[in-house]
Amino acid sequence: MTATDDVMDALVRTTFEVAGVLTRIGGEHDLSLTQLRVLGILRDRRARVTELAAYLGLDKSTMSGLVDRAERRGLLTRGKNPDDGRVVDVYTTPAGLELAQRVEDEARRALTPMTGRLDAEQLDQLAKLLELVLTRP
Amino acid sequence: MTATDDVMDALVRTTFEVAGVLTRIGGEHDLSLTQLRVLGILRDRRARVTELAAYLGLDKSTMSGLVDRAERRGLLTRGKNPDDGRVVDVYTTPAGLELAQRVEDEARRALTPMTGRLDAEQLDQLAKLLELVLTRP
DNA sequence: TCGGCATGGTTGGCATTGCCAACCATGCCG
DNA sequence: CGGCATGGTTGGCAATGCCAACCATGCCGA
Repeated sequence: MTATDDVMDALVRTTFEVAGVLTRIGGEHDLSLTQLRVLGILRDRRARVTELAAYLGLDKSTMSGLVDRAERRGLLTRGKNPDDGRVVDVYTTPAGLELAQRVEDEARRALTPMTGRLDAEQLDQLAKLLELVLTRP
Repeated sequence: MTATDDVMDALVRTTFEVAGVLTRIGGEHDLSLTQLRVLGILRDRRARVTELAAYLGLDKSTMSGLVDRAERRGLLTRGKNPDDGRVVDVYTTPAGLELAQRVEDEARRALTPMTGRLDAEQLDQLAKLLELVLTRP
């Protein structure tokens, strides 16, 4: 078992742990992990359907359905793009934004036990190391 | 933005990144993330249906269905527990074990780009920090 | 000993997620 | 203007996941 293997195991276990927390918190607001991500992306900016699908690695038809249901729930809105008539822009409603904010707050609180046992220096270290891990080649 | 917030953001992004890789690798073998986890658990030991469900945070009926399909595919087998007639033990078949091993190998290879830019000391550091994160209170 | 409760699984019904193929509308360009 | 490319939607399908209802087994206590 190499050091790399150890890290990968820890990464995978952490992944399931964090995903579990997010799934639980999302579920309490009837949001799947994917809906959570969509809402998170649209918190800052609007995006077109295909863009969202590509970003999450999903088929565009899947994203169309996700937007459908979120729109029916009043969380998102579809809008025509003035520059290109084929494009459908998606953006959050105030209700969607508010829900995204609340879920994010709860998620941070729910994740606190995981980071809680790290001191300031360890937090910095971990953030830096994860940034390295996330850096695309 | 506090140091804790930074770490949480990095953790969440890492989670989606790793989950994406695992989903892709699993998908290449027609395995969902959940099936992957079940197979992973049963790599070492056998387990009862409810135990698996509890471990993954799923309803027992969901697990029953998962086992159904995996059994139909020849990856798992159900067995009666000699000590308790109500219990159904689940364990892998040789084919399931072999598939689990192959997927694990591929997953390690696919995750290499993420850990690749860390030197030996950083790998150790990251492993230790993630272990801290994973430690249950 | 037996009647009731608890535990472990399965089943059926439902909504969601996700894929693919087919399709429509718009835009681009020779 | 006639194709081709691009962006979305639709319909059909399988898998995931929940809940409620159910069956079988085990465990007691009266």
